[in-house]
Amino acid sequence: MPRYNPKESEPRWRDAWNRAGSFLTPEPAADEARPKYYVLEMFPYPSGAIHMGHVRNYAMGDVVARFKRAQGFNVLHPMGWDAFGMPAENAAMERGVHPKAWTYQNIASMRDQLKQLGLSIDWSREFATCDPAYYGRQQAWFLDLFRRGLVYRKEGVVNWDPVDMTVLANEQVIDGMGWRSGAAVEKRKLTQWFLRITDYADALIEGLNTLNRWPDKVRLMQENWIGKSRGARLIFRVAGEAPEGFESIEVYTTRPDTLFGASFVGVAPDHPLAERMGAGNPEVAAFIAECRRGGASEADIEAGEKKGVFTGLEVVHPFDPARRLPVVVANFILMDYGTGAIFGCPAHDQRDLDFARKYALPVHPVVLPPGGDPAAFRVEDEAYVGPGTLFNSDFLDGLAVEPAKAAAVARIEEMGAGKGATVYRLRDWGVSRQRYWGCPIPIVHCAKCGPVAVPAEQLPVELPDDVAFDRPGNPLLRHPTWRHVACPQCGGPGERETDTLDTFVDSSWYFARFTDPTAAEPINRAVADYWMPVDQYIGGVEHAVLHLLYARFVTRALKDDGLLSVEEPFAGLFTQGMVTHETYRVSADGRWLTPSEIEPRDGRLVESVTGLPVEIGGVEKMSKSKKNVVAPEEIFDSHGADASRLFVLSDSPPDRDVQWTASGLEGSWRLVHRIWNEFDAHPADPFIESDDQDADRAAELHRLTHRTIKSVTEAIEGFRFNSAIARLYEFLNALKTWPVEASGPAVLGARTEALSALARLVAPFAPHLAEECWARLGEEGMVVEAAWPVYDPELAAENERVLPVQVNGKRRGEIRVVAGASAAEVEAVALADAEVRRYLEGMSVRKVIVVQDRIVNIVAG
RNA sequence: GCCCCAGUGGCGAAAUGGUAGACGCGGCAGACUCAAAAUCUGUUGUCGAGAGACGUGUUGGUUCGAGUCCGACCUGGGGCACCA
Repeated sequence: MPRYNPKESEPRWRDAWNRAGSFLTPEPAADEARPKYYVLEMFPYPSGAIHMGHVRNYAMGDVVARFKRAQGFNVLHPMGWDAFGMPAENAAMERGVHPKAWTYQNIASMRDQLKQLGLSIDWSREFATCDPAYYGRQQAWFLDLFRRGLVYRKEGVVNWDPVDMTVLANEQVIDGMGWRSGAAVEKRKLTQWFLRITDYADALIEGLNTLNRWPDKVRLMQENWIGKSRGARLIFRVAGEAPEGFESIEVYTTRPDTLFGASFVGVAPDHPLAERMGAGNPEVAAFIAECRRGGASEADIEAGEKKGVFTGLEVVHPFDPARRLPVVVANFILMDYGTGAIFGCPAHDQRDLDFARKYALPVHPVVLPPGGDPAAFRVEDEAYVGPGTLFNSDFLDGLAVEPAKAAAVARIEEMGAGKGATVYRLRDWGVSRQRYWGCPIPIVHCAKCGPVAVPAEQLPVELPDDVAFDRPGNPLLRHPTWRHVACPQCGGPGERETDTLDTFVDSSWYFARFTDPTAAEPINRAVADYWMPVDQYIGGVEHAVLHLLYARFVTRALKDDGLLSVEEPFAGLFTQGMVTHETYRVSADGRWLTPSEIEPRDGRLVESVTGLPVEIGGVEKMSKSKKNVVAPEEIFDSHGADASRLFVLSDSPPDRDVQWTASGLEGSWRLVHRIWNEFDAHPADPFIESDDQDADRAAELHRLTHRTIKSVTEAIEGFRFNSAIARLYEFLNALKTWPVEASGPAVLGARTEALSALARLVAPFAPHLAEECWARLGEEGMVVEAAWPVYDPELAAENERVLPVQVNGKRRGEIRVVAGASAAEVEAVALADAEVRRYLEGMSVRKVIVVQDRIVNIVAG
């Protein structure tokens, strides 16, 4: 019996699919009866080589794509490259390779590797975001947004990554470090381009309610990130003589109910009032300078120390004109949240309390905890933030917190001292990057006209090729000619914007471009209307806030721009887990070793070269630094793409991390061969001579086949690929009950049916193998063209049931009944069962609970 | 600190409130082999010779019945974090 040889078989079938054009997307109009299905995996960054995480991601998407295609859907399953970004420039600086050459070379080799996986991708739609044809269209819609006021420029304090020498968005700063470089981020004042994502804050929250095929976790993370809070803006009038333009201070609060507990008003160090007061007060100026020193504030935040300085100003309490509150500048107040100013209520806010204790400000409790004694209640080291009843609060006395908030806001509005307000944590999206390898921002700066949009006929604004990377920083700024152009408006001397767009802009609309990647306009609306939204999007959870929020925003902005019809880009989202692996270090010196550098020797692990003992470390995400990576190419070479795909899908649920193990891969390798052997053993002509007339046994296999079709289909639909593969194993194990050698025509016929179904059930997971099996069975055409097997619900249901019988909740026996037997029948059988009667001896039956086709429980005592 | 999620054999894991541990890995025993590898067969939660008992992080509850639902706690993971 020849062994199945993936090395020979896999390229042959990929070639056959290619020649047949199996994965070209059908034209929508050609077959409108077929429902559309758009399946997309997050496109890769062309780093140079695919890793196991890609294998898992694209294997999952391919299961869905092949499954839906077999079910008769019109499937769009494209692939492209998220190709702009820092690593290309790093390569240029380190190795003198041009970013463009580096990127396109990487794309070429990764494309080859991905193709080895046998993905059902329509490669004719491929593009890279660094293609001028793509980023030129991006510039076009960017300018549409610019004209509509969704793009603006402002000077602001930005996150500056000193290693990458560029600005980062808030979403890209993780624990104070740049998301890519890992360097401590500094504060800098720069003029930047922003996208008005905050205009869509409410819509982006509301939209989450419609995304019922998204993980709750991701929706929650986005909701928290947008951070909607309801409260009030409130004006405090400055008492006595006020500096010009600062007659009042507007604060934002979510606790207007605690206003009677106020003991100070504070502003952020960046607040205009702080700067104004600093002008005439060296102490204030020194404090502001200290806060500005940026880096230092990191340590302060860790320590949580609340510091501030008194400005000497006082404000009038809006509800009690006789009361005066000091105005302070404090380090814990953020300029870009709310109004950059607060009123401090130490009794009911921990930060305010810490501050008040340090500067000996009064603490007035105004919310009494349930059951508290108003005379005895004190706030010591901990602010009281729980529910309760207002006291010491004039017209609010006796109200609970929520009604008190409403009453306070009503009074404030009545007085004209402010109004109810909603504030978001979300900030506008800073998209300027001081980099070369990105989409140029299509703006010309003119001394006379200001920033002017590049006219449509001059797009794309292409990156110049002749740039030098001998120094850090942005080469566009140093290019001798590129940025010097005439102002499109007045013809006078102008200068191109040298910042490029954040690469997250590139990835926030590529899914729409895939629907017609060669359209003259950015998006061919008629075609996009057919395909959008993406029905199933698959990628890592690390993009829960970044990419997925930006893409939702851009989709809405483009809809309002008339380029798209949908509000949400991704109807279904699946976040897959990572691929992990054991780590290995030399015990003596702690050096990390790759799996290929170690071997077992005398019952322990040693480094192959030196023979030094090796310790097995933690199971962690595959990474170069821990050396625990397994190269997909090597696995394709040794075990084939099908076994690799089966393994990354079979060993853990798709949303959880999967641990790569050599033995697990061997298991999938065995599965491949077991499946093939089953087909190989099946006679080409099933009508062999035999006296076997066992129609009952054939019928049994027939039913098992239908049960398997049902369970595999449901598992794929539910994204339980590990369970789907387990059902395939069960089916194979069960097939041993019907061996070819002992089968007559009836059973062989049932076997043919079983194998025909099996080939199709295997196809989404191990497509090359499935083709080989399909051909071996003598079926027509290829599996890719075959319809998904359909099960007969009646056959899929068991006709006989084995029901466990419990006595007082403990399993005491089992009975066999026909499926659907009535409670009375089942009860009679159960009570007649000898085993059960033994347990009932000396007891009287009080109650019998029968759950149809499930269980019997006899309550006795 | 706040918000989420998860704790099940030696390991990865299954289980619409209804036989806990499907399926895989590993282990053990056997077949084939001069031998090994590969392959195949059987077996494998714990205790117990057996009958049986006990078992899903801990603990309390709801229920005829709880891995699953509810309360408290413990542990691990993730997100957010001077957000007023």
